[in-house]
Amino acid sequence: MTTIAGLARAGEVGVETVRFYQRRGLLSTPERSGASGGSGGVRRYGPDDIRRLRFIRSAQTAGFTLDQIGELLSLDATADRDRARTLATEQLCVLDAKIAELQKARDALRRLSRACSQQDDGPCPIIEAFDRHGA
Amino acid sequence: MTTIAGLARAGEVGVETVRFYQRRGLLSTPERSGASGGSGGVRRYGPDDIRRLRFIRSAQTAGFTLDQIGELLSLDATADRDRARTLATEQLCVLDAKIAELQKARDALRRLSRACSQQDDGPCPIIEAFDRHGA
DNA sequence: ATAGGGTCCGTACCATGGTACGGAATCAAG
DNA sequence: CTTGATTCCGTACCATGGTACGGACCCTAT
Repeated sequence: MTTIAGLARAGEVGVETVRFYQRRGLLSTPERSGASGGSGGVRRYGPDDIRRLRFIRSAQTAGFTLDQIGELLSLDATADRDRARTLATEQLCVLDAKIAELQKARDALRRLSRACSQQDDGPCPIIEAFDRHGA
Repeated sequence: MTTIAGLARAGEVGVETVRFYQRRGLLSTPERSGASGGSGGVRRYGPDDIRRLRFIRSAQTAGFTLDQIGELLSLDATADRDRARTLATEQLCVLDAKIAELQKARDALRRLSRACSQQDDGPCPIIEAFDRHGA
């Protein structure tokens, strides 16, 4: 059981980010641990919260948006397999498309960069190329 | 010589986007074509502007930010080859890093997706995986 | 000359994912 | 029991790349 700072450290994010995720509904805001729990005391977080936060970060590195992660979090691991599969497949397509696009850009840029290194006369091929082509 | 709408069409962007680029200093705002040019008349754009706009779009697909594009636009094709090369090389690294990251995410996601398709019993591997690993 | 569409301009708003601030309350150590 | 660090909370702000709106003005065709 830690406080918000411990949770943040465990998830390698800032305290403000945890609070941001709470506002987005991705993390729960547990009851305050005061006498009556009313409005005194400090919120305490356990292993479940840490796992949840790590889930968020993991899914983020897979390119899911916070909205999508919200849906993933709402899924039940045994009951909603189809939905999870669908989300994963969709995201796979998105990632493939992004990768292809970046690779196209990278290859074009590398060609230009090579051309620029190999001939030092005339105008710069990089600048010229962006001037004319669509790439 | 066209108006802003023609320029926008030629660059396949919206009129508002052209105006946005003007505010950012990426496109020039030519003199109004009125009698005295003071404040009557409409701005006219020529082939140079169209090329410049297309340059912006091209560089964008190569992943340059608008700020970087601003610098690229300020370069002289014959005088600033070194700087252009540097920017291109840096961007190449950025693209490579992004591609590698996305590919890692994609591979992880595809493994999970496969695992999910191949066994229908137990909890969903996708949800489970995000719960535990950092990927 | 008048209606309509396009232009000009400032300003406000959008999504995305955070980051920062200020004041009050609370908690832990000395 | 006081001091200093945290927490809590609302709210404001940041960067990025646009998108939208409203009123005034201009331009062209009828």
